[in-house]
Amino acid sequence: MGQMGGPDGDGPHHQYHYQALLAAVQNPSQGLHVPLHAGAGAPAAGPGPRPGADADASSTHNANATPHSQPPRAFTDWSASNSAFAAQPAPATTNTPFHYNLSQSYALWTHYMLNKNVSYSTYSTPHEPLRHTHIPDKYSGCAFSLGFDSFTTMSLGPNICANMTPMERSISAKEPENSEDLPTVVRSSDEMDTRNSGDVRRDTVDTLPESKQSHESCASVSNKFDSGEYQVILRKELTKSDVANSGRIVLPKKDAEAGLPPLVQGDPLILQMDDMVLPIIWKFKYRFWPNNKSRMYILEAAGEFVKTHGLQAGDTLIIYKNSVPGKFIIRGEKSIQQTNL
DNA sequence: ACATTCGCATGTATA
DNA sequence: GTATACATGCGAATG
Repeated sequence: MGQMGGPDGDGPHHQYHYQALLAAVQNPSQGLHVPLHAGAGAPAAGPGPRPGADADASSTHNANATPHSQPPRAFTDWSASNSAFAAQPAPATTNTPFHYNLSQSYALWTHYMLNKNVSYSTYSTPHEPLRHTHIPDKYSGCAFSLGFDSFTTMSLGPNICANMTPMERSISAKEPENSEDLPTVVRSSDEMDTRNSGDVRRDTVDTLPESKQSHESCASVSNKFDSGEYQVILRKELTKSDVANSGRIVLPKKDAEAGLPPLVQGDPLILQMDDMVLPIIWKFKYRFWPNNKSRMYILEAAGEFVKTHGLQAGDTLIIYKNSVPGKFIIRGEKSIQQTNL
């Protein structure tokens, strides 16, 4: 149930989006010039995703992403924030602690991300277990599958958090020190009947007065932001097979075991990860295969992520974890060669 | 019948 | 030489 010019099916759209974002990253001073507080339902003022326009036209898109039905938002800021990341050399491996000093634009992005996270930090009781051995793409990360559409619409409204003060505190991204935080993970065997729960949650949220929603969201944002630390838990230079059409990305065993939730063979986890750049919540299936005496850790249903970001062999996949709410954030980093094109 | 997905096997690089 | 991690290919299963 894609609702934006999403990562599936309308290649030109998301290619364009990506290129626009990329351009903003390379020229943050020009940016995309999308007003941060554009009015609800206003047409997109730039080449960003067109949630409103695509909400109807591409309802069948976006097999494993969760784009948001929402007014245009400040991709300029996100792109610039991405630039802030890119401007600093990342460590070659996750074994090297590092910290990012982020610009205000990143703070704006984080406001968004954390605000968004408020909505789905709690789950309703599953109505019925979803078979995990094979999750059809139509359920993988669909916006409606977890009812995110309603939440994100709520939390991303242009008036939401209008009273937020600019974030000046720098946010650090560092190596994990422990893995005790429970990220947004749905053990697939416990996953709810997403079609039903979506309706339930939409009702729950939509009945809240907007002002109250805004207030609560802002409060949560403030609290989360005060302790916002982003840990790089995994970096992977993508290979040809990773970016092939298999939709699978082999994860480094050490990082996967250290930073991602523990797995039991035959019991994959559904990992939900916010896209660092795009307004998408990706939903991956995380599992491992026995391999000789070892294991191979796999991130499945990653094809759309790869496509959306135009990732190629040599690019880097980075997974962050917000240590406080335990949320995952995923980013595809283009290699320098490509970003300088 | 075909395309896609899944699970595993095998080859290669590295420690 | 051995063990491990990972890249990739392939056949079976599935839709």
